[in-house]
Amino acid sequence: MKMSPMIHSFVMHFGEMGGRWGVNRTVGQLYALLVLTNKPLNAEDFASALGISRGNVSMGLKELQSWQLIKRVHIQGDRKEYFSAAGDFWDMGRRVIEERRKREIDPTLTVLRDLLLDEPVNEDDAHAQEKMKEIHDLLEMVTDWSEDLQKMSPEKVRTLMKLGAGVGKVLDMKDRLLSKQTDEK
Amino acid sequence: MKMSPMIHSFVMHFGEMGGRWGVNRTVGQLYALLVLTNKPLNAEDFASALGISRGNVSMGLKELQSWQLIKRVHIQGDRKEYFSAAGDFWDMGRRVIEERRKREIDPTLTVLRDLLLDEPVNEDDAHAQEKMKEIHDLLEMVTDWSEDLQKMSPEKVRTLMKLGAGVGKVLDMKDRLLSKQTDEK
DNA sequence: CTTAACTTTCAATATATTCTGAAAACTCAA
DNA sequence: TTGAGTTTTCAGAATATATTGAAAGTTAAG
Repeated sequence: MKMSPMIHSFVMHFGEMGGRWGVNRTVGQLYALLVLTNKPLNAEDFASALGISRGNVSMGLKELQSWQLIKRVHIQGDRKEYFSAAGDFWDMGRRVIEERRKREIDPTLTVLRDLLLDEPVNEDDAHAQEKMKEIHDLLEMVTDWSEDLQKMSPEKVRTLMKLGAGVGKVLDMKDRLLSKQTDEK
Repeated sequence: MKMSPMIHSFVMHFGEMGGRWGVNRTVGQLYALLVLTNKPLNAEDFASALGISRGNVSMGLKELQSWQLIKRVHIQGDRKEYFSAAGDFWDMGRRVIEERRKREIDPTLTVLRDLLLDEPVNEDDAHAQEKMKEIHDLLEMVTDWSEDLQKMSPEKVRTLMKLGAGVGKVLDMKDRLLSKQTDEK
């Protein structure tokens, strides 16, 4: 399989970005190619389009499945396994945020909770513990919030994002309107 | 300089996490140590506490400065350069989010904008371009939103986060209250 | 200006990650 | 049950990233 120049450009770019998003280049390329392609692809398609080894494709697809970003598809009369993208980009965003939270925040929260239970042995330790408490509270707030967002419907989140900084005004307005109502009673 | 066991634990952990947050272990350790310590530290303090080379400390501090997470401090009668943490964790969170956006999203947006201007050469390309448009719009929305959040005061953001999924209810309420007001006119 | 104290740079080295390819394992039709 | 087609695994090779340490650069006191 050969990629058109346009597809090639994006796939290569997405591969490079993969590294920054916590997956390796191959995983990024595999996902990009799959998303841009209109039909399911098999391992051989990936290997030939990307010019990488069969083994590497297998590892990459395995990882994408662990992220629940792709799904297996079976095609009539073909023994090969095919894959296609699971869900839309909204889903992808959610998965990535959730997965990164697990990898980047949760372990730190665990360590912090432990250390906060220890007795400080001197003033320096006491100061360090105060700081740790601050970090802990911030991370916990972000975690809770991120869980809340995951629960919200895409439309709600979209509305919220579109509103942007305007959400501050809405919060103010809510307070004003509510207190007015209360006054009237 | 020697770290207490409590501080040691956290510094080592934060170093490991550094890798996942887009900086190397040393940078993570330097920052953690500085944050937990009540006073400014010099390069020698870092090197001895963390058991790493002087050159490595220099590189790490340079990177932390580029992230604007630490600041230089001069101490009377001492020629050494000292460093202390710049801002609180709230600031740190903002910086990290902004920096990551620059590294992880902006380059992709640029590539996508370019490719969307190209003429698709066939149907497959046309399909690929549609998908790219979807990705582009999503990333752009996230970027705009993140800029909005950066502009909001920490208290507002805190309120917003604490509200969590409840923000959906507030948005509904706003609509109800507003339409009521309009009715009354 | 000179020198000592300190910082930064960078080539060489060490470490960590990714990729290949051949072998093992699996799967299904005959 | 066999064996051809396919996927998975994993040791070794290739590549990329991080770290050291010595040399060059910088700064300020004398």
